[in-house]
This record gives sequence, structure tokens and C-alpha cells, in this order.
Amino acid sequence: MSVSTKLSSSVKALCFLAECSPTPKTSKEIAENTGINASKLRKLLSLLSKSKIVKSNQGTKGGFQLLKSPSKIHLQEIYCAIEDRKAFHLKVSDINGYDGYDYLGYFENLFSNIQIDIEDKMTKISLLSVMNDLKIETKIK
Amino acid sequence: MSVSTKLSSSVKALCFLAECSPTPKTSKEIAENTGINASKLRKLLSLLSKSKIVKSNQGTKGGFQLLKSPSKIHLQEIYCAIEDRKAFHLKVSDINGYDGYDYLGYFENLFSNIQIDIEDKMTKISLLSVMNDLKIETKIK
DNA sequence: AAAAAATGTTACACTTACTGTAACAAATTA
DNA sequence: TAATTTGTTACAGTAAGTGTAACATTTTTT
Repeated sequence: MSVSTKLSSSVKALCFLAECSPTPKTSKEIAENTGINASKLRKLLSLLSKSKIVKSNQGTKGGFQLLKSPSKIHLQEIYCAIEDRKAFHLKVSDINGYDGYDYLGYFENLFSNIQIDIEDKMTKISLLSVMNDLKIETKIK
Repeated sequence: MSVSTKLSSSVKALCFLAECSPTPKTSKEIAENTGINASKLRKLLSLLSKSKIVKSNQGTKGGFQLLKSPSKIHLQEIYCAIEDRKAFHLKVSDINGYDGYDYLGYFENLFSNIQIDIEDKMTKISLLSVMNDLKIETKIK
């Protein structure tokens, strides 16, 4: 799954949970309301659960619930929870060698700075602000 | 080829041209000095030529030459010349629908802002500054 | 005019990554 | 104990990336 698909799917699922809180929602219910495959959702929500953004309950009457209020959840958090690789993924396998200059180091540094900018930007965007922009009502502020 | 590979390969080739200017260098010569496949180089340099960053000459005594001084070539230019797609490529095929909210528009907007930041950053970096950072001597300033 | 040399472009096989789904173990509730 | 739900793994099918070769096109030299 690409970074943007994972992020947007996660946000969509989290928005749905905020809309319906506080009762837990199963991956099946979320799937029916978002159009995202239930198995895919479980993978994403399981990562979000490890980062304490949602709470998951197995078994009958189980499902997923928000663990933090939408105003306290930021895109950067979601992004870091679901993504191990960096957004601007750097392929540097063979740009070095031959002439002895450190192109590898140069571009690693450049892309890592870009990465920092992206994360800064996302740190400033809360789930609540996304919901406000999209005019989604929320039960939890 | 990934964005970062294309960009770093292009920069490497352009640095080599700046080092050896003003005599034209063939894709074979550049390949031998950079370790980048000659056919790949011709593809990249042909794009850079369409953007007037290099000049290409076919036939005997042909090859590639810088058309601008390294201080006037910026990473953003190179990046735009070789890349039609955006760096932070957005997959939005199916994040919409079902609940009627415009997630698609939201994320397109977000990623397009990120894109602008990335390009701003690259606009500020000249080929000459890359060469200075890497301590590469240049015949053309 | 012909041969040689170089770019420009297309094509292709190979590999890698992505995608969607299914299957099933583990956990929880009734 | 049975039913339900998450968590995780696996896998087939598809798409994308990679490296290279082949050859047409252009230019220079003889």
C-alpha cells in the first residue's frame, strides 16, 4: 500500500470512529461505511492500536474505538504509526562509487531535510481540523 | 527509475559535465566516469536537453555540454525536467465514495502543498552549491 | 556519397513491489 | 463450549521499476 493510500485510509477510518464514538466498531462495520477492505483495515488499525491512537477489543462485542480526542490526534502521529519507511523514499543503491564524491551522503541529507518539513507540516494538522474541513460531525472533540 | 535515482543520476552527470566543460562528452564517457548505464544517461540527458539545461550534439564529435553555468542551474529545474509525475505521488483511486465526504480533494490539496514545499527547497539549491558541498572543482562557475 | 559515430527512442525480459483477499491462530464474550 | 472478532501470515495476480539491447536518426569525416 502506498503512503498516501495508507494515510488516507487511516484518516477515513478514524473519522468514522470519531463520528460514531464511543461504542466500538468492528472492522466489518468500518469496511461497510468506508469502502475499505476489512482485512486491510485490521492491518492499519492494529498499527494505530500499537501507537495508542485507537483501542482494539477482540471477541464478541469487540471492535475499535478512539483512544484520544480528534483534537489531540495529528496527521504526523498517524503517519508515523502506519509507516516505517519514509515518504520520500530514497533509492541510493548505486549512485556512489567511481569518482569518489559523496553523492550518497549529500542526497540522504537533502531528502532527510525534506522529510522533516513534511512531518512538521503534518504535526500541525489535527484529525479534528480535517473533520472540520470536511464538515464531518464528531461526537468527541 | 525512482525520483531520487533519476535526480541523483542527473546531478552526477551534470557535475561531471561541469568538471570537464566546455568540450562535449559522450554518453559513453559519462558512463565510464559515473558508473551510470549509458542508455539510461541518454534518456535523462535527452530530457535535460529539452529543458535547455544541456546541449546535445549527434554524430561524430558529438556529445553533451552544459548550456548554463552551474550557479544558474537549480535542483528544482533538474527535477522538473526529468520528472512528469510528482515526487509525493498520490494514490487516490478509491478513497472516496460511500460516505460522501471529499477525502480525495482534501488529500490532493495536502499533498500538493507538500509538493510546493519540496520544490521551494530545491529552487534554493544550485548545482554549484552541490559541487561546493561535495568539493568538486568546476571549470564553469 | 558512403562510412562512422553519436544521440533519441522503443522494446523487452527480468525483477521487485504493490494489492486484494483468504485463511487461520489468538483472544474474548456469552 | 461456541461464536465472534482482532492479529498475522501467506499467496496469487497485477503493476511498476530496472537494465539492457536494438535500431532509426542525425551529424561529421573521408
